[in-house]
Amino acid sequence: MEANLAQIIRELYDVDTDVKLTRPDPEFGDYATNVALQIANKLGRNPRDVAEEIAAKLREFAHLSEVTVAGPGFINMKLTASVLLDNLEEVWGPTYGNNQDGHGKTVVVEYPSPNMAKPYSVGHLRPGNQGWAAKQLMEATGWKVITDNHLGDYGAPLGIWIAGFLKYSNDEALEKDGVYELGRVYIAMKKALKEEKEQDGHELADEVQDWLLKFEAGDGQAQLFSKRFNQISLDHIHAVMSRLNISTEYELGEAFFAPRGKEAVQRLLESGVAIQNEDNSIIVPLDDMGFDVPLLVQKSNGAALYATSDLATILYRESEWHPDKVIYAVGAEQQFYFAQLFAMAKKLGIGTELIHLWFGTIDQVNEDGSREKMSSRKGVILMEELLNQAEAKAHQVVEGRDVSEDDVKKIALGAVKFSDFTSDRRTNILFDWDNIFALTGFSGPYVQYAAVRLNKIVKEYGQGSARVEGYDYEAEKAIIAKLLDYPSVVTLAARDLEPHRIANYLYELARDMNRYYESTQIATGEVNDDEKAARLGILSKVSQVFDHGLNLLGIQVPSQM
RNA sequence: GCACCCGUAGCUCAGUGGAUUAGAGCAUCUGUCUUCGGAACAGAGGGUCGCAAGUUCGAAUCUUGCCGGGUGUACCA
Repeated sequence: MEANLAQIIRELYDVDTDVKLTRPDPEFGDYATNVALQIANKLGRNPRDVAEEIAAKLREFAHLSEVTVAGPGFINMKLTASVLLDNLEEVWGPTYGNNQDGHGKTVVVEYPSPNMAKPYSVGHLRPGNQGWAAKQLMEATGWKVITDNHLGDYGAPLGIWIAGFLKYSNDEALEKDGVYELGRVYIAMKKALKEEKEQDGHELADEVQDWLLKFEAGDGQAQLFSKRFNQISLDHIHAVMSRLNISTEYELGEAFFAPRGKEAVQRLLESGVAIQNEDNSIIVPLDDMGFDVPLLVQKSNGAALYATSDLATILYRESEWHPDKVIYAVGAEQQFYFAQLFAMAKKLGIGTELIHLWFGTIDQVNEDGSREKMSSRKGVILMEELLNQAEAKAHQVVEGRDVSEDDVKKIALGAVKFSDFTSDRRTNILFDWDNIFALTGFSGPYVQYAAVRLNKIVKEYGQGSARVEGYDYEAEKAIIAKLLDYPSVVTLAARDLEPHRIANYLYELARDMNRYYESTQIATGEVNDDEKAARLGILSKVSQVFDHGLNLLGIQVPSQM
């Protein structure tokens, strides 16, 4: 249609325009365009007249049932529902929604990369949700995707754990509370270290440092502690990721890349990108890239930093995987750091597109009503606690119905995940129990419920027919039009890594479905065979899109709810 | 100080490659009265889109300035 319009304009006025169709309010039409307004100025003509001329030409197209000009010069077009369905049938298939934009290209997606020192908290909800959605969107658009969980399993936390454990804890407590005990020890020790520093002491800090040195020297006891603590933490992370229904192909953490950091720094020095200060620290000056602060890649005591292993990570991925793109699902707080990191990579001649898939903070409301980022200081909510509560809520709602434990988990997870996708990833979200567990309105369970209802009907009465001759599909028009929109929604969501577009779309589709369902009998009552076959056919398509879209968000459709 | 993000209904948020009457959910009020599943549907009230100027035939959307908030700003992870 867009091409046709462009052609008409070329013939009428001899100008090339990029025509865009929009979806106006249904009372105006099914599609609309404001090209007349855009070109009228150029032509020095009245936009309304131009619109009328274009509309006259458009009326020659048989499949447009109505073409009108409105307002200052909008062209509104109406199509019959069966023409819309023909259009849909042309592009329909078992993988409807997917495309091959990324064919032949490889992308590395890094998520959720939790810090291993503390238990998995809601602070890691977004890296998992957004990272997973990014992975799904890239796959849906034809990319080869490699996923990597960049674990924070190296460095100071180990020293803090060991020293803290000996000071504040014991085997019994660790046995009993596992990662939660480790988290307590870590936080207590961090606090003690901070207090010590404020009083210019260094006894505890030395202890931590000693343990790190012992570990690096291969000391048996330190190795044993490391192995034990890491295992507890890793088991916990895997358990939570499994509950969240997310996973990664690789798990190459800090510990894996740390030894390669030295080489990376060497390369920086040799290429002249980095310089060594008199105090032995090594920095990458970035003033030529617009940064007033250089990136520190080696401390004055010779120790490595994040930037060091992150650079080693980039180099490793380049040589092993040759990606065209790397996506880091990490919070907005690290925007400045990633900008520096990417600038350094660029100076080193790395041409791969590096993307920081950032997202806003998770906030809490203070007593005075102001909002602030959730922090361990003010008390974070643990992920397992969140999931437990979500499941309890779901249980409560399905009480008395025959719903499996598996389905309850899907509903709980649907609510939690979908709430993250209701707003743009860049928006700081307010952590609110009512919101995150929402089961009605613009929520995951609302969409899941619509899908479940429809699936049951299809299961009971059949899949219907793709196209029933003689049926006008007018009752299904809004749904057909909505289905036609889906591929472009996926394309945009993937292009900008904006999964909330998918959530918005699914909600609207579910709402259209519920309205339709309310007003139209599908398979019972006074419905003839043609109507039944036609309607069930549409339902099957909607069902497929619900599955596809929710799957992009990492949400499953329960069999019962 | 500087950088990035944000400011839209009582609350939480969409809408920002300019465009026909700014939309949802929650909350409030009213109706459907439960038929293929009501976690639903229909409706009402509620907004000078932070403020001011500019660009434009047209600005929540683009530009500039200001006000307010959040996050970050090399030896932390």
